[in-house]
Amino acid sequence: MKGLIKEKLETLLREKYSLEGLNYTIEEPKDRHLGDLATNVCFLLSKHLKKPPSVLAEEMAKELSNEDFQAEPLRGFINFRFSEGRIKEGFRELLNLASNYYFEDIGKGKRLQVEFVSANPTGPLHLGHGRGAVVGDALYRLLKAFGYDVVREYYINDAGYQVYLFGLSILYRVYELFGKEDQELKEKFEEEGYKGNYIKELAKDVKAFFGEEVLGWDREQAIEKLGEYGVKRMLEDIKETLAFMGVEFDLWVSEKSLHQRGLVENVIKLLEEKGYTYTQEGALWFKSSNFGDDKDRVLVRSDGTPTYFAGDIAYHYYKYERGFDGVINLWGADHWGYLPRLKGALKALGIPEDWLKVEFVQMVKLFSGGKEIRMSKRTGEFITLRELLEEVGVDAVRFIFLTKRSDTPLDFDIDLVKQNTAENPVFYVQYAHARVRGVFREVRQRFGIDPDKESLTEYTEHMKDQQGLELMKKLLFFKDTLRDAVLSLSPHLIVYDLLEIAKLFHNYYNHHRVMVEDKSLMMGRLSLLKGVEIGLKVGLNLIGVNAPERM
RNA sequence: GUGCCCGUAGCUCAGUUGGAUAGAGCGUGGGUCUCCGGAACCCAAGGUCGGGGGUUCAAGUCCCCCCGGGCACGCCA
Repeated sequence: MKGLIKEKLETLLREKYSLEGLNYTIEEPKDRHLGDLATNVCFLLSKHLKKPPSVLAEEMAKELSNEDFQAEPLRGFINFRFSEGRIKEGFRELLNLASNYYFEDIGKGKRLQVEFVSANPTGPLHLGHGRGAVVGDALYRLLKAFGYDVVREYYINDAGYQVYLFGLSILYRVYELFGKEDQELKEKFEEEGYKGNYIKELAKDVKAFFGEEVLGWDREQAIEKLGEYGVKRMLEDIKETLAFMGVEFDLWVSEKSLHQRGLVENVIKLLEEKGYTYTQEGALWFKSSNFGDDKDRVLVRSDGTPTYFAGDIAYHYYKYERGFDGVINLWGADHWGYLPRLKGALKALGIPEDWLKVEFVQMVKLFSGGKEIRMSKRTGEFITLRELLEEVGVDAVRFIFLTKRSDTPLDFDIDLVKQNTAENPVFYVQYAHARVRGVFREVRQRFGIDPDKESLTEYTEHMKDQQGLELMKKLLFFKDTLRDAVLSLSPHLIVYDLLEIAKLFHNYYNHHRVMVEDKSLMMGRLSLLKGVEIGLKVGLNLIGVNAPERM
């Protein structure tokens, strides 16, 4: 709908004022009584033409109005109001195309990769990962719907010191179970080990599976073995939890495998050849400070092992080689300081600046009994994502994680969501969908009809209610919102429109009976409801929440 | 200490290429039902947009300072 006005406005600007590329806005006015859409173009124009905005608005509005919309000047703004005819024409298009009405080919087959979650396989997923999973999945669905060719990827950090510590922690708990003392191990564990209860669970399984055999292993060998075992187990757990919440990945890339395939070595060699490295104190450094980072970073430690950073450069270089047109990474906000060095490395390798986009997902703070529940892998107690999902339901968790921009922290009061499940906004939207479906069920039962889109389109004209027209408009505008959501990679915008559509619908429903004597009017109202159904379903599908037939 | 992010109604949050009288949900108070799903609807109260200065025709939005909260500053990942 915005496009309609923009087109007309551009033509006028070009022909009458010979101006192009002006950075004006077309958006819904704060006060809905003023019109459906409004533009501030006259304020910007007045600088160029040295005429007051109000005068410009007057003269432009006269030329803009047509059969599709009325343009009215007011204090320098131009307000637009769509004609009933135009709204209904748009609405018939919506009914005809169904969900396809909302999707357009913005991506044109561009190949994108979205990397998200990528939680370390040394512990279960926590809420922050869940938020990343929900946002990443919604982003994937959104991009895919708009014509991008998208691959979802999970990078498994199954290498390095953390895996060693993980194995060590398991071994410590296993020894504990057998009553075996190892002072050195104990000290190391207390200093750096993972203290979570899940380690104890793993240790029990190890005891049951390997038995006394473990005690016979050399300590270092045991740590390595148990680290591997633990990673495998945690990965299974992570996959299961993600599957439980309906999040899938196309590819799981193991950091370890990058090392084994020599990709890390290759990329280090590449940087060396370009002269962006040097050796100091036995370690190999990358000159990241030449590329916008505040200091240089180690690629290969003095003991000869490559760092996580080196592996990550290789991973991204490998992504680039695979031919992606762009890559979107979702990172926890605690990785903010890591971005300059990775960007720097990619720049050094000649990869275009805007190829990698990083979206930050801020942490989720969990509250219970008015107190924050701390989540830490190192210090022990925390609520896992799985527990939360089982407690409040997948749909509610997904919805709530998307009610806020992902790059700002989110407070999640578990008591509130648990107690007031029925008050949760997700049910409000789902209820609207179920209600619409209920009406169609009832119509079939009472009148034995199941109207197809041809007859509904035909009767759209008979829907005369003012509130219904507002609802139609909102459903058409939803298309503009989805477009904005894709272009700004902001899936949370969808949620707010869903709530508004649901609200307008519930309002309409409470004031207008559908099954009335006048069969034309009934069909007209059913056509409106069909549009609501389509819009809600599209939105809910995009955020991965069920659109239930009944509740 | 340095850098970055955040501070909007009692609570959780929208509003971010600067636009009109700052919005929603929850909570609170009042009301709506002979009726297709009351998990609903309507109305109301509730705001120095952390504070101060500046830029602008126009600032929640941009700039500076201050206050408060968070995160990052490893040869961890």
